[in-house]
Amino acid sequence: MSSKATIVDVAKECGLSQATVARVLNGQKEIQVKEKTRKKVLSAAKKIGYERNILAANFRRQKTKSIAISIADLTNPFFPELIKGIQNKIREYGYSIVQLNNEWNPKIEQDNFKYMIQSRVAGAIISPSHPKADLKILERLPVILLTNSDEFSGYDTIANDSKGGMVLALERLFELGHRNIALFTGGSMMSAGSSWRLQIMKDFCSNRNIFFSEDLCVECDMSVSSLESFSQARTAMRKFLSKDTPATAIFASNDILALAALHVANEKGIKVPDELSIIGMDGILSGEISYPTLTTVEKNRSQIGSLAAKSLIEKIEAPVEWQTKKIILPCKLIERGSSGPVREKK
Amino acid sequence: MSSKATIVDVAKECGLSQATVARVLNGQKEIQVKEKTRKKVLSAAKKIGYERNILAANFRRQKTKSIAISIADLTNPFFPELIKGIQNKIREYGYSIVQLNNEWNPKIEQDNFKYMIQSRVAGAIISPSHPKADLKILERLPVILLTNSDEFSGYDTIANDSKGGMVLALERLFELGHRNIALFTGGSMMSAGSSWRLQIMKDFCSNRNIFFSEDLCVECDMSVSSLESFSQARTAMRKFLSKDTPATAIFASNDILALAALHVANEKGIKVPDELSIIGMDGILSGEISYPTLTTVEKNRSQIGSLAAKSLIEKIEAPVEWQTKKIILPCKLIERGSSGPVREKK
DNA sequence: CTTGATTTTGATAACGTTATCATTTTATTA
DNA sequence: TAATAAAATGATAACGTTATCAAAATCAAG
Repeated sequence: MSSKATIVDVAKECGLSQATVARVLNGQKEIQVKEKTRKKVLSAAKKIGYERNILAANFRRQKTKSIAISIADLTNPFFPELIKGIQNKIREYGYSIVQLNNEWNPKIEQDNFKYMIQSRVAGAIISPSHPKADLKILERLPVILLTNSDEFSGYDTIANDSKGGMVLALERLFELGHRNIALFTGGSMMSAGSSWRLQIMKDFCSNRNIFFSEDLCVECDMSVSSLESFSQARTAMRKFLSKDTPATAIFASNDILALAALHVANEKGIKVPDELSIIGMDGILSGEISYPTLTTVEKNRSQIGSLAAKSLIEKIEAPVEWQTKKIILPCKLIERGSSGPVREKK
Repeated sequence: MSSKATIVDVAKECGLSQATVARVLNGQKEIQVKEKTRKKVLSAAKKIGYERNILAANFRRQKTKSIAISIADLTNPFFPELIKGIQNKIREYGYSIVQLNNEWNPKIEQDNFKYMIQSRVAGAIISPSHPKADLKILERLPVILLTNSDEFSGYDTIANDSKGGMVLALERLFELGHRNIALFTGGSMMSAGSSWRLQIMKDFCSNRNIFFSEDLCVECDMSVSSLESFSQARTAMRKFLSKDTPATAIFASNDILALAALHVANEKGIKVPDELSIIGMDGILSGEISYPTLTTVEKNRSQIGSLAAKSLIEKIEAPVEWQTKKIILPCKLIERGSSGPVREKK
C-alpha cells in the first residue's frame, strides 16, 4: 500500500467530492467549509493515512515553497549564522531552504542560478561570488542580494553599514587616546578593492589632525579559506611589527585578520591591550573565545538573514509594484578584551 | 511568453512526436535516437527557448533529485565543513541539498522528517538531535545517520572513531611524560552520557598503572550554543584549578571545552604547554587560530560528508538488497602549540 | 527480395493536485 | 413563505512530463 493514499481515496472514504477534500486538506485559508464536513474529511484522511503529495501540488501550481540560498563557501564563518537567521524566519511561512554553494567558481554559480529557475524555487537569497556576477538569467525570480556593492543597482540588497562600523571603531580608539592607528584590510572580492577603507581612514585622521601614513596600512587577500587568510595575515603582521611601528592600535577589517594580529602579538610578548589595542570586524565565534577576547565591530548576521528572508517573502507574495529596497543595517561595537586606553610604550 | 515553451511546442516546431523530443531532451541515457533527429530536436528546442520543467518531471516520476540534510544547529562549527563535503560530492551526481535545521527541537525535527517524505526527497543525511530520535516515519527513505550511537542499530551510520581518537591523545600525553591527566567531557546529547569516556580513561590509567581519580573529571553540557558551552566550561575550569589539581595535562572531548580551558589558563598566567598541556577534539577553526594553537584529535568532517553522500547515493540508486553499513573513520592527532613534554611545576 | 529481428519513432494514458465554474444547500430579508 | 443572496459543495479540466505499448522504419541474413 505504501503512502499511496490520494485525495480521491479520501473522497471515496468519506463520500464527499475530491474538491471539498482538497479544500479541507490543502486549502490555503480555512475558508468555505463547514465544520462538520471538515471533521469528516479529517478523520477519513487519518483513517486511510493520507499524506499530501507536495510534488503534485508544486507541479499544479508551477511553483514551490522553497527558497534558494547561493553563497560561495559555507565554511566562511560569516554564513552559518546568517543561514540560521533565514531558516528561523522562513519556517514561520512554511518555506524550506535549498542550499547552493559555488566554491567561488562562477561557472558553478551560473549552473546554480539555472537550477533555481528550472526547479521553480519561489525566490533566492544570493551572496554574489564576485562583483560582476551575471544575474540576468534570474530576471523573473524574486531575489535579495547580500551585498552593499554599487554594482547591483537594480536589485534589492541588504548588508551591514561597514563604513559606519569602521568609523565607530576608529572613534572609540581615538577616545581611548590612540593617535597612531594601523589599518589592516582584507581585499574581499565583493568590494572593489579596499580603497574606500583607506579613504575613510585618511579622512578620519585628517579631521582629527592625527598622524597617518601608508606605512600604517597592511593589505591581505581574503578570497581564500579562513585558515589560509589567517596564515597570510600572520606573516603580514610580523612584517609590520618588524618595521618598529609607532602604532598603538590596529583596526582590522575582519576578525580573521584581527585574530592573526593578536596571535602574533601574543607570540612576541606584546601585551594586548596594554601595549597594543586590536579591533576586528564581523563578530565571529573565534573572537569570542580567543585570548584575550576580541573587541569587534559586529555584523548581526542572524538579523541580516532574518531581514533578508522577510523581505524576500514579502516580495514573493506581493510581487506587483514591488519597490526596490536597499537595506543597510548599522554595525555595533562590542568591546571585549583586546582594546583599552593607550599607554606609553616602554 | 516567458519560459512557457514545452516539449509539445518543440515537437510541433520540429515535426516530430513529443515522445521523441522527450527522449532527446530529458532521456536518461543517449540511447535509442538517431543522430539526425537528435540534432533536429536540439536546434528546435534552442530556437524556441525550451527549458525543462523539473516540477513536471519530478511529479511524473514521483521523486526528486534532492537530498535532505537534517542537523540541529548549523552554527555548530562541526557542520559547515561536513555539508561542504556532501555538497561537493553530490554535485557530481546532479543532486541538490535541502537544508533542514531543528534547533535541538524534537518537534521541529519530526516536522522536518515529515517534510522529507511529503516532498519526496531522494534520501537524507541525518544527525539525530537526540539518541531516541524517532525515525520510523522514514522507513522507506534511504537514510544515512551521522552518529556512532548504538541506539540506531538497523541504520546505516557513519562517524569518527571517537574512542580510538581519545586513546590516541592519551597515549601521546603519556609519551610526553604526563602522569596526571584530567578529563573534560561534554555530555553531548548524542551519546548516552559520557560514561564510555570515563571508562576508557580508567582503563587507560590502570593499564599503565598511573593515577586517576574522579577529581580529575569535569563535565559540561554541550547541547547549547558553542558560546554558552564555552562560558560554562570556563567556569568549570576555574573551579577545577581552584582545587589545586595535580594534573599536568587535560584531554577535552571537544575543542570548545579545550579552548575554554586554554583561555582560563592564559588568564591565570599558567603557561601552556610548559606548565599544562591541553588536547581537544574535533579540529575546529578556532583551535587553529587560538594562542597557542590547539593540539587536537581531528575529525575529518569533509571526508565524513563526502562518504556519507557517496553511500547515500549508492543506496538511492541501488536500493535492492542493500547491506546496512556502519562506517567508522579513524581520527587523527594534530599536534600544535598547546601540548608538550611534562615539566615539573615550580 | 523476403522474412524476421532490431532499432527508432509515435500515440496516448497516467501522475495527484489545484482552479474554475456550475450546482446545490443554507441563510437572510421582505 | 417566497424571493434573493450567500455559503458550501461538486464536476471536471488542466499542469508537462515520463512510461508503456504499438507502429513504422531500418537492418541482417538466408
